[in-house]
Amino acid sequence: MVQNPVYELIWQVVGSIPPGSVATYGQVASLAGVCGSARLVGRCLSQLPADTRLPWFRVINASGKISFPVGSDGYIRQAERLQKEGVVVLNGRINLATFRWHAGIDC
DNA sequence: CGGGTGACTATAA
DNA sequence: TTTATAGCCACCC
Repeated sequence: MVQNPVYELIWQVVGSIPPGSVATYGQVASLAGVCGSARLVGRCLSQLPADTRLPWFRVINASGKISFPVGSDGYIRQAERLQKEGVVVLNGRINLATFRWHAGIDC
């Protein structure tokens, strides 16, 4: 059950990230209208069910890396899915060319 | 109410 | 480039 209506918005934003592209937590937060609450996005994603259809793997941190310890289960799953989508992941870092995704950012 | 935590971020050294 | 610090916000005890 979700008490915070912002979660719905966050899910919507995450779901609107085009295949082959990625966005940062802060970016998603801004698009969801909660600029500055990147942690909220991370928390939101952490609550997603394992069988969710949401492309949570297209969300990474501002450093352009996967926000999981290298070698962890989550890291492996995310890196694998990203590469499957055509995103280049090298040493945990995402190719800057992948950040081409832009959307109306209201902050 | 206070303190700790985390799939964050910006800034400084 | 990498760490260290401080700010951030919702949630849990």
